[in-house]
Amino acid sequence: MVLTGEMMAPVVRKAKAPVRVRPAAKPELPLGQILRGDCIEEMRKLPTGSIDMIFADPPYNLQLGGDLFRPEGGRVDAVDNDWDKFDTFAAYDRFTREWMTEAQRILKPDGSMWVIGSYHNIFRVGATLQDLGFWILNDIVWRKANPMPNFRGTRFTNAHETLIWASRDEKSKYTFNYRAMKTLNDELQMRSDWVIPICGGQERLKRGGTKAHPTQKPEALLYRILLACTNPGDVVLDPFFGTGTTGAVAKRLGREWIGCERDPIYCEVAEERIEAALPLDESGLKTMQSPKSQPRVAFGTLVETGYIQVGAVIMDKARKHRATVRADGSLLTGDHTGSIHKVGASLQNAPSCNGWTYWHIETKDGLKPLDSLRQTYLLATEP
Amino acid sequence: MVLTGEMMAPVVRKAKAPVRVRPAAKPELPLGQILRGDCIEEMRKLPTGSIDMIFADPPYNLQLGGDLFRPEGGRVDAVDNDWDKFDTFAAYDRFTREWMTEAQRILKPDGSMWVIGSYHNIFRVGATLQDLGFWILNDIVWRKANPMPNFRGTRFTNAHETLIWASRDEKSKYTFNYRAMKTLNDELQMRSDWVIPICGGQERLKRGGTKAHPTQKPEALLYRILLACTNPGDVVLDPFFGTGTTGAVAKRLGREWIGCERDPIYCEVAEERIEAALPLDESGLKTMQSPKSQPRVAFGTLVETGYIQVGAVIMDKARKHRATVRADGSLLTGDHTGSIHKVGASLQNAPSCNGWTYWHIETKDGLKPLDSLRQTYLLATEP
DNA sequence: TGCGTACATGAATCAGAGG
DNA sequence: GCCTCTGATTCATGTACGC
Repeated sequence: MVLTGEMMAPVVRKAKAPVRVRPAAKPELPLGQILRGDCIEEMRKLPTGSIDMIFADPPYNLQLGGDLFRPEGGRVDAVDNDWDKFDTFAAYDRFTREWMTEAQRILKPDGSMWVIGSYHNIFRVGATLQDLGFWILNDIVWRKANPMPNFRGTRFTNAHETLIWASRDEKSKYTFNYRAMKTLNDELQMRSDWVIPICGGQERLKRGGTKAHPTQKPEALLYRILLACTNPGDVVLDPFFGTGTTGAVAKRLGREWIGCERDPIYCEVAEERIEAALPLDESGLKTMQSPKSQPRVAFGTLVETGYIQVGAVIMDKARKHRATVRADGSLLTGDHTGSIHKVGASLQNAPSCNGWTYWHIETKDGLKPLDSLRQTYLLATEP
Repeated sequence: MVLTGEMMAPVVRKAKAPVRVRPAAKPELPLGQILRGDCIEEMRKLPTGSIDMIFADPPYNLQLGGDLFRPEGGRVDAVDNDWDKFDTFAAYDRFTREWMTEAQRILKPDGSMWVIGSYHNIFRVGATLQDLGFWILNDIVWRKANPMPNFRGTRFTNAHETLIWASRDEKSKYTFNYRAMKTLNDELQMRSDWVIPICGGQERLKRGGTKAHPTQKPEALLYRILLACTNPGDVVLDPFFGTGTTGAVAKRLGREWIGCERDPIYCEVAEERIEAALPLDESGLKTMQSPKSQPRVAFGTLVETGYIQVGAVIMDKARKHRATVRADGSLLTGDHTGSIHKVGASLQNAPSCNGWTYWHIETKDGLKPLDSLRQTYLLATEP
């Protein structure tokens, strides 16, 4: 907004810095590294409460690598399907519980975790999350813009995968960049169903002419997740790093990353890829902020600094109610006195009221909400 | 890493032929009746292997906190019914296991079951299904065309619910009317994500001026399910009948139905409703067939997918105003930040602006409006 | 009757700082 | 931990009502 002469205030006071300080170096964390080994063992080496966000794309090798999840020495008769199934699910649950327990330990109290899966494993993943005390915040549907058709025509085309977003526990004050998501979605709230193309074309990593990894995730998916749930400088860990999509996007978005990966080929591919990824410069990384994260400005400050005059008359949008501004930033009407919020609520007979948007002031360009005065003040006082 | 359905199903099973002889009368079954009582007890009275399909809409176990108010002051009428309250996840699991065990018993060997839920319960539901030996065929996402927003801006808008379709066991030759689904979807394979509006308007049943049931499902949802997975004359059971959407649609589609419901008011409403239900006429059919979603593309999507770079400079046609693209799809100029539409409007001092046509990007063929980029994106990602 | 505006509402795990 | 206060926050429909 543009300042008019009479709105320009004589005294400019500096507001509290809105940007959170970039965390100091974390020498105890292997930032920007791929930990080559089993993720459970590798996570055990990381300090408790040190990770801001985890993105996990766990394997589900029930048929191909069944031995991975079976108890020691268990050779299962293929005929005994019931036992096989039960045993396999139980083993998968144990595996899930193990890596998630470590993940929960290394997460900061306000950290959150994303897990992606399909109907083969996502229900077990979700139930285990809940059993461990993670608090589910959303399930997100990645709706594939161009899925593989069902060639045999025996089922519905499997056109989506499911992601679960959960905070470390019910009390966590998780990060959610609401305003950035709303902006990203053309000024509509971002929904729980995301339409994103599958990974292909130039983005799809090849090795010897064939795809380097069977389930490489699109960078657009990680982009949205990291933008939504982390801040620049945050530490993101991916226990099933694969070809390093998480690392590449984290680097691009100015987030720190750590990966775990057992397969040396994947590690090699990932390292080359992340090496080539270019970080965005800082101005591009700035995103739209919610007022929540902006420095608070008291109405009284605007009075003190002359942005609004003592004795000024303010009114609601319909000009039905009027109030006079007093020296301490309280309002006076016929029947009520109090803060801009209190008086607004009383007049409307409402449980609460945001006085910043309820009250307006007359200008030569018409009525303007107090909030626009506040924005003017913020713009003038920010570094 | 996730396996595809084919990889998970080593045994190739043929789906049941879509045409089937209408079964003889089933005098032992209480067809067209609502069994008034607890569904577990009522199902125990039904013969083993007698039901073709089950649709279940069990309690979600929402675990809501205090009141939630809308921004304009109204209070959200939440689901606070006793039937949705469970003490612990374990209690919910026991309940789930109990009703599903009976459901599995009364299903025919080639029968299948649908269960609907949200992230609060669906993971437990899915895991229990698998534990009991049900074989998951698809998870289906009901993408709500008009969900309730997230009023507090704390999470992603919860815009979908999940349905699981599972056969009684791995060997079941389940019914899937592939052709009917493809026809319903304009000659494209029916996908696993369905766009259907929530139940409202005339369809929403009222009792004494207010909604008769807090969670009435849209008939369009049941229509698609019954059309896909049953044949005329099949017996459909709904253990959580509520206001009888399943019965009403079954009647319209010439399927037999049985319901279980404890609440006498719901029973009464359902009976009246089904009594009034008529065989589907062509016009009614038409309105329910809109499976395709609008291809709406947000500017942020182009940023995420790399169609436009973060840091790119865009300008109006006259090259008078320039702006830089940031990571969340917002624009940055000297004086303004915001969406392409908002910044465009501010610069022109206009109440609104179509950013897609206002902003241009420099290419080797000269300036091109953002809208042409959007068209390129749509061409590349549309089926 | 028709149009434009105002209002109601839907399965919701919906705040955070300061005293 | 509890209580108080500030103040942030909504999309798509359908219906009702006024002109």
